[in-house]
This record gives sequence, structure tokens and C-alpha cells, in this order.
Amino acid sequence: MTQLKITNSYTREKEIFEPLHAPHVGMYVCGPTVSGETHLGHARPYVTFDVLYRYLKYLGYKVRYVRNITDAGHFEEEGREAVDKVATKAKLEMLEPMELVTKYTNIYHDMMELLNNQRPSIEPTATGHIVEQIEMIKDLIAKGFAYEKNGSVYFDVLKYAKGNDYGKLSGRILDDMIAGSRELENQGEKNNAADFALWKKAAPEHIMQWQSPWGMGFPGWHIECSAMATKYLGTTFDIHGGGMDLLFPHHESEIAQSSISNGKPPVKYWMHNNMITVNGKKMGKSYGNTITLNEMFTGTHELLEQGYSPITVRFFILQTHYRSTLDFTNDSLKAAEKGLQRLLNAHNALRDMTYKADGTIDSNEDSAVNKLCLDCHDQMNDDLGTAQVLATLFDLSSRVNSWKNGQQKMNASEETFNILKKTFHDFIDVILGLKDERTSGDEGSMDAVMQLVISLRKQAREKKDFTTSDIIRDELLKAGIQLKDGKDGTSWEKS
RNA sequence: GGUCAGAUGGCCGAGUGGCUAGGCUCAGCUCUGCAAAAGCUGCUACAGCGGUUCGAAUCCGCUUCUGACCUCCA
Repeated sequence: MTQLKITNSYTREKEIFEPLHAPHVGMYVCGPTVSGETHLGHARPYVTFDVLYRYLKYLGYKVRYVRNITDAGHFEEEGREAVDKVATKAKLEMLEPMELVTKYTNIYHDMMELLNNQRPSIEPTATGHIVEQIEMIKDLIAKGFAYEKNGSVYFDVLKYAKGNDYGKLSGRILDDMIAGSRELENQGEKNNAADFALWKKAAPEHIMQWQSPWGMGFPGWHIECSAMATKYLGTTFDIHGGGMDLLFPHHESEIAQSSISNGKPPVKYWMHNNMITVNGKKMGKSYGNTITLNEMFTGTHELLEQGYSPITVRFFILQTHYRSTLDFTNDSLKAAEKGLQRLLNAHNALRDMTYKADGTIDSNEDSAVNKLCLDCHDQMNDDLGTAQVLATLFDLSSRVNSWKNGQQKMNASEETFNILKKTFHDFIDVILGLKDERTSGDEGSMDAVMQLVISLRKQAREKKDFTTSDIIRDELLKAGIQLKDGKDGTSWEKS
């Protein structure tokens, strides 16, 4: 069996995962800013890191998964007048900031649940950790790496860069950045354009502001993650995840702040998922192609021909490696929808199947099935190769289906059969989190009713009364239930 | 403009120095009262041009094209 390897964005290498304090693993993932509705772009990182979280637990680690909620307003654009994003939106909607934040947080939680993402161990909010952030800023000032100007506090990037490699994570050269940002206006307050804000003085009209040693204001964007990660995971922890767009400046700045404040680099493994596109184009507000998750699931967006279920979206995401860009199109989503059904059908069939040796055991077939099961683990260990795992499961699905339909004899050993069963369960249910959305709630009574209908139809068919049997079948299909005639009788499922 | 990624069959997408990825679509077949479902078979690709190599789609260089980041962003 191979060991888990993950691509570390910091070293740009695939590295063997070795926790700092096994069996414990500390994992921090940047959460959403809850000033808007949860959209397609959010689905990618949270599904990706949910699978990592599930897999680490599956491997036996005790994981503390921290994912924050950014509910404090932040300046929109550095160099221009500070704008409190949350407050601005709140004024438009005539809501209290807290009301707005709660509304979008609730939507976010609902969407995460639909996507079958497990809840993090700790979900800290920025506004709930103002004190910690102020303390860290005070510490940075005391250590001489931050300075106060007119009620705002900035991090001294140039000083930091003398002893540290600022830009290593994002592959940037400080001198270039300084040269490139000279044209920006209103850099006046900063000693240098590359410096970033730790604390911003709030204008009187800002709704969200707090008392600090530097007057009324609000925290800079980067400091919250440093403060909260340190508080809950310690000065150095195992994994920090997020979207690639956060590499710079967010994570670069996090490294700088935490390294000075804690005296050592904060993270052992940096992991970044790639971005999504819609019909080949970046999704963004300025492109007018932002699709919220609610629109995705219900199909209420002009770019969508239909709704796609949360698990279809999840499956679609997992069919692509997390470090590649992922393009959402109607055609590819429809393909994913069908593929998912096929996989889950095989999974259900296998779950309900009992071992029966009907024929001689083919040792070649037996070892082939065994190898494919082992492959799943190796593929998952190779930097979360979920796309490959799914391909392998599809391979195995053909066998399962042919056994079920009697198209091929079950020529594997009972031991292999049990391994196969466990592999499907472990990967589909436990690790990838692909639940069957068609089986809901009142399955028991529903099935009893369906068995009755099926038996009536069978009687009709035996009497060659195909008119009746076809009415039953076709009307059920209209009602969203599909009958499947097989060797061992008829089964049904919601379509 | 700077930096960094990609360019794979009808579509989506893995992956790899030599051996069929997989999914969807399409065609044929098997099964079936008919269909659906399922299985089987077929369609076999790696942008272009050089180079390294016994051998490259996989390594190197150049060209073309696309995308991302550099600003709030997942």
C-alpha cells in the first residue's frame, strides 16, 4: 500500500504526508465571506477539502478541521478609499449587517449540507475574534514589523523580506511587485506600496467598527486567518487549504504575519484547488455569469438548461483533479448526471447482493478485481486522485452489473467479493460522500407499495395483458419511477 | 505589460517514456412480449515544428492558441 502524497503549493512538489503530531492532524481552510449568496465557486474548495477531511479520518487520523466565516467588512480595493463591503450591501438591502451576515451564513450552511460536506470541527467567525486579531497586531508592532499611521496599521513587507522569502508561495518577486504598483494612487499612508493593512481606521459611517489601541476601526483581511488558525491549531499546523486565487496576497501575507508573530512558518503543507469556469470563461460578478448554488440545483439561471442536483455537482467536481481548472457546461453536467446514476445503481446492486459461488473461481478474474480495489487506494493516495478512483469504480461496476443480471458468473472468491463490497462502500459513501439522493425518507412503505404494483403488473404480463402492464410502467415513469425488468424479476428506482 | 499554467478522440476529462483510462454521445449485437435498464462490440486521441532517446502524446526548445493570477474573489 502506498502512502498519502499531496502537492504542497509552497514547495511545488508532491510530498509524502506526515503529520507534525500523529495521529492528530490540524487543517485550516479559508471559508467564505458571507456578504453574498453561496455560488458555484464555493463548491469546489469545500468539496475538495471535505474529501480530504473524510479521507484523513478514514486513514485513522484525528483531524481538527477549522474553516472560518469572514463576516467582518473589508476594504474593497487597497489604495483607494476603504469601503466596508458588508455595510455597503446592507445599506442597499436595508438590513442590519448582522442580519445580512446571518442570512448568507445560513444559505451557505444549507448548501454545504446539500453537497454532503461534513461540518468542520470549528467554524470561527472573524467578528468573534477581534481581540485575538488586535493582540497579534500589537505583537507585530512590538516586534518592529508593523507600524501605525493615522489610526491604521500596516505590515512592513520590506523589513520582513530582508530575512524571509516574501513571494515564495505565490512565485512573485518583491522588486517587480513594487515596481508594478508605483502607478497606484493613494499609497501615501503606507511606507511602501507592498505593505498590507493589518488594521484599518474606520470612517464614521462604517457600521462595523471596533475599539482598538489605534482608535475605531476594523481588521485587515489577512489577519483573521492568522489569528484564528494560531488560536485553534497552534503556531505550526499541518494543512492550510483554499482556492488558488488566495495565494496572493492572502496566503503570502498570512505566512509573513504568522512567521513573525509565532517565530516560525505557520503551515507544513499548503494546498490549493484550481478555479472553475462557466462555458470556458471565468465566473465573476463583472462577467455576469455568476451562478449561485441555489440556481444550479434548481436550474433557475439563463445559462442552465436544467437543474443539476447537489450530488451531481459534487460528482462532477470529483471527476476532475482538484489542481486542474474545471469548466461547467450543460453537456458535461448532463454527462456527469448520467454517469453518477450508473455508478450508484451498481453500488446499490452490489450492496443488496449476497455472495453465491455459481461456477469455478477464475483466479485471473479474482486477482483482477482485487487489484482494482487496491488501485483505488493508490489513486487516492496520489494527491487525491478522485477522478482515477471514479474511473476504477466504473470498471468494477461493469462486473457488478453483469453478475447481477447473470450475464457473467460470479467467478471471484468470497473474500474478494467482500473486499469489493467494502471498497464500494468506503469510497462512495465514506470518502467521496456520494449519497443517493433518490432514496429519501419513507423508503420502507414506498417499497411495499411498489412491490404490490410490480406483482400486479407481473400477473398482467403472465396473462399477456400487455396493455395493462405497459400502462403501469409508463404511468409510473411519468410519476418519476422507473421499472427495470431483469432476470430475477423487476426492480424499481426513482428516475 | 509581468508571472504562471494548459493545449488529449464527437463532447467532458485522467494519466504515463514502450502496455485499452473512465464518463457521456453515436452505431451494432445480446437479453426482453415491446421498451427501458444492464452487458458486449465498434469509433482510438494526445496543438504545430524541431531535438534527446532503441522508443515520446509523455523529457527539452521554439511557434501558435487558450486560461489563470498580478485588485475583492473560492
